[in-house]
Amino acid sequence: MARAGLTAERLARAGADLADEVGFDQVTVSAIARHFDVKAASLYSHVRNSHDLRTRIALLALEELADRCAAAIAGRAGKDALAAFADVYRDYAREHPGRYTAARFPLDPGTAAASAGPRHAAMSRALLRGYALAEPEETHAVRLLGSVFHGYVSLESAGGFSHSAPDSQESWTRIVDALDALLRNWPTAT
Amino acid sequence: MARAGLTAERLARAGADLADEVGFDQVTVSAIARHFDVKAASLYSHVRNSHDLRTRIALLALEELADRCAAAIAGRAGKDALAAFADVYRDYAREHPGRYTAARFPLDPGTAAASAGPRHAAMSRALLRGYALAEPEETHAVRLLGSVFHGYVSLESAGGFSHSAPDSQESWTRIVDALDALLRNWPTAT
DNA sequence: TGCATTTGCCTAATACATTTAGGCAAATGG
DNA sequence: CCATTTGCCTAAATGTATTAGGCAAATGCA
Repeated sequence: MARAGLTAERLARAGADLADEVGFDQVTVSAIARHFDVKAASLYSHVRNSHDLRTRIALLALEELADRCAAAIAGRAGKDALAAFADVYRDYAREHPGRYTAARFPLDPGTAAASAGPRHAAMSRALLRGYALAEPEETHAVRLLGSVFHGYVSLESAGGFSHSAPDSQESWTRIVDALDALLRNWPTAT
Repeated sequence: MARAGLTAERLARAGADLADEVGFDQVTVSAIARHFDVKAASLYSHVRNSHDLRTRIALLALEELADRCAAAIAGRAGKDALAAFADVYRDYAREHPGRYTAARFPLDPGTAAASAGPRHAAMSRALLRGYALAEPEETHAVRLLGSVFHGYVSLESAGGFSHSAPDSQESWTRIVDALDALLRNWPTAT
């Protein structure tokens, strides 16, 4: 019998594509096995179990997203960089909803530390250099940006802002404006 | 044989409790059947299927959260109201992580319209009355607040802000400060 | 080239979740 | 007090996750 040429990476990539098509939680060991026209049990030579497979998809998505972020902020500063960074998140989630969901799959601390997560944090800080906030305020701002981007994108993809005026794009633009204004005028601690 | 006295509501409540204990996606028809010491098939007289059960848990959580929000903003205005509202979200997610996850379960449009979702939106607008934003800016601000609260709480519960200084409570306080400042000083559209 | 080892996918089997169909007994109500 | 409804049951089909053990293809080394 011919071999299918499975590897953990190919499984994760196929899983990521499948997630974008049918949703991350429909990504099942059996579904991926079907995709490769192989028995489900065969996947267990390459991934430990279902959780391991999902983790690999999550890591893949985090890397992709970090790469896009890096490309977006290169050569930009201030509001330009902020807007580009924000758009990366939103566009990625719209183009790849399954991958974006995967990127939020809970990782255990060790795996998280070895993931592209820290790169994301570093890029947020790089972005904020243009606004010159002193610690600990910069950390608060990092957390705020992460919250807004993640929160907006996740509410939007859950359909929260469809079917109501004004359209989502307009809110997104104004929210980025508002964040820029806030960062330039960060309130002092009481 | 004695009857267990199942109803859709009791199943949903048990499911919500189970979600808080073991996570929303471990809430399964079988697990709830075990809890009532009943066969899984018996639940199908009360809920249509697994998806229906989850939907009912989601609706329950949305109601609870809306009730807490209503209590929090009653008799408060401005930053006081903003902080109280924000704390409701965060505290609910911390006390009831499974219910909070359930509250984000994707509802089909009809179900969403009949849920406590619209109450949440109305309360956000009530909250913003103290800041006197004209439309469409008020809508943008509603979406911003939803994004920040949801995003922060979901990143926090995924462990995003643990194991790093400053602690999460401090960021939360400062972010609420910052949002208040932003709303009082909302930038004009370009 | 030829053989030994490793590797990759297989079959078989178990366990558990979901869901449908059909049955019997308990509750309800005229 | 009987008829009907309702509630939970058993049985069975389907699908997923996972482990164990086997055979054949690929690989590596003499």
